[in-house]
Amino acid sequence: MPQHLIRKLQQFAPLSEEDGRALEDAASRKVRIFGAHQDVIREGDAPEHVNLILEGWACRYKQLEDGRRQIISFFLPGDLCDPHVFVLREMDHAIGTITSVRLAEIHRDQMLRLTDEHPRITQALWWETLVTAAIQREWTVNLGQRTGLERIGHLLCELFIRPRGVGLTEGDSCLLPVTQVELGDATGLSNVHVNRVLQELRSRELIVLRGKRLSIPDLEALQRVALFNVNYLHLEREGRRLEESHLIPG
Amino acid sequence: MPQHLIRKLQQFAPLSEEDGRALEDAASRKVRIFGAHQDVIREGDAPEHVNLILEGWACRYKQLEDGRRQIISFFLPGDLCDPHVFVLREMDHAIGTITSVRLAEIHRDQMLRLTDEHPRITQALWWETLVTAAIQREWTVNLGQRTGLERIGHLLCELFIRPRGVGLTEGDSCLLPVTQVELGDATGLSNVHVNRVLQELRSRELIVLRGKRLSIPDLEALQRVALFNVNYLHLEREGRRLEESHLIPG
DNA sequence: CGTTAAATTGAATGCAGTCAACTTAAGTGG
DNA sequence: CCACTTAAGTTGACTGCATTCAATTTAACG
Repeated sequence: MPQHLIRKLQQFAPLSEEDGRALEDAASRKVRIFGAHQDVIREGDAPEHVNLILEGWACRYKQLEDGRRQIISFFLPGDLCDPHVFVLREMDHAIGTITSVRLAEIHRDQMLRLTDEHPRITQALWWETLVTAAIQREWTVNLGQRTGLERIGHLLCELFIRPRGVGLTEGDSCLLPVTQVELGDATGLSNVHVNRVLQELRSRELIVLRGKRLSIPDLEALQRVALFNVNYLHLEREGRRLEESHLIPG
Repeated sequence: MPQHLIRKLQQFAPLSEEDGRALEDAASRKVRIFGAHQDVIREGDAPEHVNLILEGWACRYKQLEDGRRQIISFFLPGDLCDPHVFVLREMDHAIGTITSVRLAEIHRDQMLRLTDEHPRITQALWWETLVTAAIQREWTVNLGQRTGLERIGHLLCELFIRPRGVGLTEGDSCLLPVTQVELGDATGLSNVHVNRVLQELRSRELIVLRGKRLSIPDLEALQRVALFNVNYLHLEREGRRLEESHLIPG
């Protein structure tokens, strides 16, 4: 079931078959399905388990008292929502679906067993956690420094390259099941302005966007326009170093 | 030496004397001093050790090719710069000082020993890591949704409450050794606008700011204006639950 | 085919940026 | 300790990117 997670973690370091089986087991105990635009967990709730996205898109978000809403990150298939959340007493943000979503609830004891018995998974989850933090930092830069055009361009680069790592793209195109309002909530722009920026990107032939499908005919060109530097995704098989090290027994 | 770190971790769960000694040992092997406005580590460098701020202020930042600079987070005394950063091959951001800084370099083996032999420290570092991530999320909201006035107000609340947790405030005031340019780099505002916002906050008697000292006569009022909800700092002694649980032997 | 959500367009407004000059504070060396 | 230098803070005028409001078109869906 959790092919996307396994595939993603293997970007960091190869997992053994046993590691894979352990992940499959953990991800098959409790599978739930949510419709589009539903809350998986709300701000203030106590986290009970780790959610693993198997299918569909979700997001973290926070809402201010007056209704303003910020999408803090997107969860794609293979993404884990905070392997260690239950260290905290309550959620400081909500997790909601974008599309309909199939996810696995992994119990805390299950997570502990996974990391206790599988050092390679532990390391890979650390990598996952650090990359998630790096993405959050990059979003900070995006919102703080980039113009509207750059912001949307940057987000589209990320939302193409991340799924590509788990085999969810076809050539230069991928699914983008996100409304313009949601793009605005993620980039701090109004939906009206998102629309205008998308038109500008289209007219410059940097993107093709019809329905829920995004194509990027010249990714490098879009990256240039968006000042996108892929280094923050740490995709360069960091694990090679790991294999040579003494940290993880072969 | 690392009283601030110990004090901070104890907000989460009480540490034993032995835990404290282990932290003191780890933090005294190699201590370095930096002047103000220097780089501790640059983007692209390989992380060699964990930095623990003993004294002074530092920050993470990222710079775009054209010079635009975003401060991603502030490091105060007691803050650890990514306990597991060496899982990654290279830094995706820089760490620079704000004031002159005294910091301890903790070697990776030292970190591993610390977490191997002290489960309570491990848990407390997890809490630290999760709170750091929560702060980064809140900054995302800050930059994406709040107005200039709210942004600065929110940041000032955070920069008062965080040091208060480690004993670095006196009554309603604390040090704020940050220029208006740096406040702008952190909030995505121009220095000119930061200046005007600060004047507005002063004229509403929400802050007193002279030199490097900040006073907040009515914290709740400032929190209201800034839409500041303290929950994301997770200060409510999460450890109580920990003590009752089976995860950590008493 | 009708209903609702999403996308698009135009016009008017405003928050924040830029540029440039000036003042004040801080730091340094004679 | 003061003169000099540089950094930090402040002010005004002008500009512009992005928002808001409102209307309209298009697409999605039962």
